[in-house]
This record gives sequence, structure tokens and C-alpha cells, in this order.
Amino acid sequence: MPIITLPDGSQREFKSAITPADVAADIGPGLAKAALGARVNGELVGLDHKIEADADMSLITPPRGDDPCDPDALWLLRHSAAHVMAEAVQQSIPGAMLVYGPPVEEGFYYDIALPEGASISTDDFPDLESRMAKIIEADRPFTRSELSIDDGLERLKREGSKYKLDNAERAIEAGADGLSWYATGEPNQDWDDLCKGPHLPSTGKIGGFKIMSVAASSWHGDVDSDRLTRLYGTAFPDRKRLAKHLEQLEEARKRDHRVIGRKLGLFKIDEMVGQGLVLWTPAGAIVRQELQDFIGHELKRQGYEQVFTPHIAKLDLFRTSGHFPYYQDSQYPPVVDPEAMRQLVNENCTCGELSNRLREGDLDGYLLKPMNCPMHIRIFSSEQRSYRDLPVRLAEFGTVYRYEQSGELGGMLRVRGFTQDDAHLFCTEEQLQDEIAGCLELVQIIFKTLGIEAFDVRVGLRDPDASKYVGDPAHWERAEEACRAAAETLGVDWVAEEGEAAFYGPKIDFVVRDAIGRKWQLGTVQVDYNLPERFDLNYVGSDNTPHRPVMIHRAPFGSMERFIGFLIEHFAGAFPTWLAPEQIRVLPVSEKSEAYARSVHDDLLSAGRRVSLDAGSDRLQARIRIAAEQKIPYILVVGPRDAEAGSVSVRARGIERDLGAVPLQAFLEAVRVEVEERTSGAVEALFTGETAV
RNA sequence: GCCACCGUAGCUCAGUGGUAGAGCACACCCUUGGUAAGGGUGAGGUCACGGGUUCAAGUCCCGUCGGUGGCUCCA
Repeated sequence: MPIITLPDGSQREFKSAITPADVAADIGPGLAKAALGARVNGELVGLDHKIEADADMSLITPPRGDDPCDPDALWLLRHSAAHVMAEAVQQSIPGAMLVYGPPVEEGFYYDIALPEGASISTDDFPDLESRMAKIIEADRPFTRSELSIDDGLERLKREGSKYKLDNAERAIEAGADGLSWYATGEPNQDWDDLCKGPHLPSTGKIGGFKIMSVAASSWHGDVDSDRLTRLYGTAFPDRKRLAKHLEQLEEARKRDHRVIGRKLGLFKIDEMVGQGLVLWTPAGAIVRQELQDFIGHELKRQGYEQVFTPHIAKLDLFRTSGHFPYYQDSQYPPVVDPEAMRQLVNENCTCGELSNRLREGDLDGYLLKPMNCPMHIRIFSSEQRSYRDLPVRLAEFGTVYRYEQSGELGGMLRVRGFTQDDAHLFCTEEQLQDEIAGCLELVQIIFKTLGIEAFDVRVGLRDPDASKYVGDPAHWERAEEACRAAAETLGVDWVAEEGEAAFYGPKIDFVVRDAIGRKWQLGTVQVDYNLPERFDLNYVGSDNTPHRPVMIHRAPFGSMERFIGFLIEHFAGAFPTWLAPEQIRVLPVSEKSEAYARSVHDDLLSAGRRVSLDAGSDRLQARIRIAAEQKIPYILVVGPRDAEAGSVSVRARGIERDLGAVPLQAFLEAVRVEVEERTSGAVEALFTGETAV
């Protein structure tokens, strides 16, 4: 006689086996009608799930009013919507074979193997959507039917879909004791799909849905396997929430760094220059320079030494480091010495031979550097090092070149030439933990100063049963422990990811999301046992014998390109005063005040501010609008009254009104504080009276 | 690299087989205006590039280049 315990602690007893639907009905008809599914002893189940023993149960219902939607409710909606979409596709394209259709973060997708010659394009979406709408309108029940493994496999073989058969075999391997199908309607009569479930009670619960995009995918994520078509969609309990979601996507696109970057003239990627190669225009260059100065200051404090190294080096260097030819596919092809090139031409050397000779080392060439570390290592080993010298910390804003696949490139977030705020630390085993901590401190300072709060910390560790790693397991143990301990000091949640370590050592990565939700790695701290070995690095210990140093690679920004791309989206182009390409714009009310405006402008300029004067023929309103759209932090409007009083009338970005007039010197001082302390609010404080200047 | 879609003025976009358009931006003129677009005139295009089909191609077909979203990859 099952006793069901509800989330509020109340209990209900039933005479025989029941389902969540029965429990809901027992509580009330409204709930029974609204329920989408349930959690029984923590497991997400459908309303038709049989409960035979005592259980904790909570019912999953659509959100009320403006409440956020329960993740379980979204999961059910989207899983079921994926089925409805699949049915629509199979109606529209006979012979389309379904592969795999899970809910994902923002919706769901279904991977489909289309028959030869068929394709789905965005033009097909309206038709597919109207087919889906009909299925949803019919409010057909999702009904589960089960077969034994043998009968189920037989059915799948009869139906002839190798994909579904593969899914079933995988499920059996994972321990399934039967196979289940979900029909939208009557089993063996209406459309159905092999599926573990659970699903909504009926299609009518899908209140709002939309097919979002179509893309290619490959079976089992293997590019050499079958090419599949992946249809993405999303679903919500109601149309209002769908509309809101679409609106948010629209808003997010306005934050896109490619859109803002163009509007504010921050950078340009020119096809004549090359894919993934960034031109930093004057405004963007200011942001970059300010960030470099900022981190440069912290580096000095932490005892780093600045170095500079070339963009290109002999192939042999990268053979020694292992970067060439191991990562050859993601490098620009090597450059061959002109003399050697002439010789090769005389020999009628083919491209294939040339490539072979470069790979084998019969011919030396030069490589655009994919990494800075080999050069920093050569600086380290350029003199005899004592344990007293360690740690040695060599820093460089080093530009590296990687031939990323063309389909991967995007704005500034994935490029082919980028500048890392790179450094390599050479230290003893004993120093490792402190050095890692120092690196994390840098990342924290950066994130805190810039107000970056939404980020993930990932600690990449060894895969316990893999042997692909270099270095002494005891050292690994210690390094991993050092990484965990250092991550712990951050005071934020972090996740340990086994198998995500580099082959040469464990690492700590900082991951953020862009405007459309994609994840990108920014800062990274990596321990390396491999390169010290390859380059035979050593230092003389207190015991007067040579020892191998440990290396740390670290880049708190990651790369200037990706970091600033992200930062543009983080601030939606509205950089804080210290970073803003233009900090202040002075607008004379009319020509009569132009001379005073100019003197204000000149004073600000002498004080080191980035300022401009707009004395154009547009009306004041128009000039304010133009300056506001440029996201300039402060607009100073000056007219005859200001000229008389030696004041400026201040408008701060984001506040759509005149804050009032203050003496120029007071404004200057407040801006100085914002810039030098890399904070904001000092100017506004002039008007709230919190800080009298 | 793979799949789908896209490429028209500096930017955002309209134009689907028959004489290349709009708004913003730009230049000049008028306007001198106290807080988010005053008015006028003008300049600006090998419709990404190369081939093909057609009496006729921005429009249809093929290829190349570039972009976008995914997939895969990411030292």
C-alpha cells in the first residue's frame, strides 16, 4: 500500500499501485489537469509511471504568472517537442531516419539522416512548424509501450533503421532491461519513436515552440561517420515565454561584439588581410593598451620580468618543443629560406617532397610561432640558473599564429593571430603551489576590477586509467593537489574535470559565455612537466646538483582578442571610464560658447583625459544623441552660464538627463579618481552629495 | 575541414528575369539651437569574384572567396 510523501511533508496513502496522475487527481482536478510529469524518489518520470512502493513524490507543473519555469518542466516539454518535430519531418520527408533527439540547454534538437538528395533549409521551417502545430492542436497523448529486448530488437531490425538499432544496443549495453516506444496517440497506430522517456502527458501541453536552425552533425560525433542533419528547436509552456525568450535572443544579438565593434570602430577583420586576423583600430587599440598597462602594473608587483621575442623562429625550435609536426594541421605552413627555396626549385622538388623534408628535418624552415613558450624557455636556459634565482617569471604580450579551421573562426573570439598576455614561470616543486596561487590572484584582480562575476572555473585533471601523460605520477599527484588547493582559495565554485588535463600537466581554466550563450575559455594556468624535459632545463640546487624545474604557462586574459571580444559584450560597449576609448565629449550650446568649450576641452586634454569637442552644426540634441550612441561616459554641455561660472553641465552615460553644473576642477578631479582607481561613481557622487569635492 | 544559410552604397536593409533604391553615415549650404535626430543640396554601386543559361541576370545554374549558425577541432 504505497504511502506517497509530498514536498510539503504531507503523506497520502493509496490502496494499490498508483501513478503520479492518480496522486495529482487525488489532490485536486486543477492539479491533475496542469501536471506535466513528476519526480519520484528523485527520478524524473511521466504521469503514467507506476508506483508500487512508498515514495517521495513531487509533481511538475507549468510555471504560474511570471514565475521561472521549472527545469524539469522545460526538459519534458522540449523532449516531447523533439518528438513532435521528428514526426513533422517524417511526414514531410518520407524515408528520413531519426537518430537522436535530446533536450539541450536552450531547447532541443533532433539528428536526422535524410534520404539521398533531400535537405532541410530554413525555407522549410514554416511548413514543418505548421505540421507540428497540428499535432499539438490535436492534443494527442504520449503513450508508452514496452517490448522485451529480443522482441524490441526484432522490431527495430524489421524497421531497418541502423541508427535506432544502434541506440537500442547502446541502451542494452548500459543495462536496460527492455525497450520502450512513445507514440503520439495510439501505440501501433500513430507515429512513435524508440525512446526511454519520460514525456508530457499529451502534445497539447507544448504551449510555444519554434524551429530555430538547421546544421550538420555527424553520427556519434565522428566526422568520418554518417553525415546527419541536425534541426534545432525550442519549446516553452506558453507562447508568452517563447516570445520573451526570442526577445532576449534579439537583445543578446545587440550585445554581439561584432555588431558593437563595428558601431564603435573598435576593430576590423578585413578579408584582404586574411581570415581571423584582427586589425585593431584606434579606439580598440586604446582599450587593449589600457588593459595591458593595467596587467603590466600587477606583473611588476608580482616580480615578473618583461621579455620580447620574435614572431617567427626556426622549425627546429618547434621540433624540440614538439609543436611541429605534431600540431601541423593547425599551423600556417613553414616559411623556407630563400636560398634553400632556389635550390629546391632547381631540383624540381614537389610540394609533397618539400613537406616531407620539412617534417623529417632534412630541410630547415621557419615557423610563425604557435606558442611563446619555446622562446621563453631559451631565455631561461641562456644562463646558468641557481635555486636561488627561482622562481623565474618571464612575461610577454606574445602574438601567436594558429591555422584554425575556417568554420571555427568567429569575430574576435576565435581567430588565427592573437596576442596572449603570456608568461612562463620556472620554479621548484616546492614553489609550485604558491606560484599557481599567484597566477590565480591575477585572474581574480582582473575579474574583480572589470566586474566579471559569471564565469566557470574548471580544473583539468588526469584521466585515471590513461597513460598518455608525461612526467612522474608523484609529481602529477602533487601538481593536481596544488591546482585543487589553489582553486579552493578562489572562494567560488569550481569543477574538477577528469581527463581534461593537457598531456603535459594539469590546468585551471576560466570560462565565460558570449552574448549568444557559447562558452569560451579566457584565462588559463597550466602546469608543464613536458617542456622542461624536452629542453633539458635545469637549475643547480642547494645540494650542488642539477635539478629539473617545473614550468607554469599562464595567461590571465587568455588572449587580448578573445578577452576584449568578450569584454565588449560584457559591457555592451559601455566601457568604464578608465577603459573608454573616448572618456569625455564637450558640447558647446552654440557657437557663442565655442571658445569656452575649447578651453574646457584643452584643460581636460592637459589633464590626460581622452576628450573631444563637437562644435558641429548639428543641434545640441542631435550632438547629445550622437555622443550617447558612442557610449561616451561623460558629456559636458557648456553654454554662456557655464562660461560665466567656470562650470560644466554633466551628463553621465546611462542617465538620460542633465545632472547639473559643477566647477570644472571638481569634475576633473572626480574623473581622475575614476581613471586612476579604475572605478566608477566618483563623478556621480558630485551630484548625490555623498562626496563633496 | 564538413552541412545549411547569407553576400546589393561606409553601416542597416528593400529590390526574385526587363532603366540599381531607402534610411543612417559622409560633403556643402541654410539654421546658433541649454540636454537623445532642424532643413536643403550633393557625392557615393563592376549588385563579393569568375564562368554559364537567356533577346535580357542583382535576380536562374556552377565554381571561388568571404560571413553567420552548427558539427568536428582547439598546444
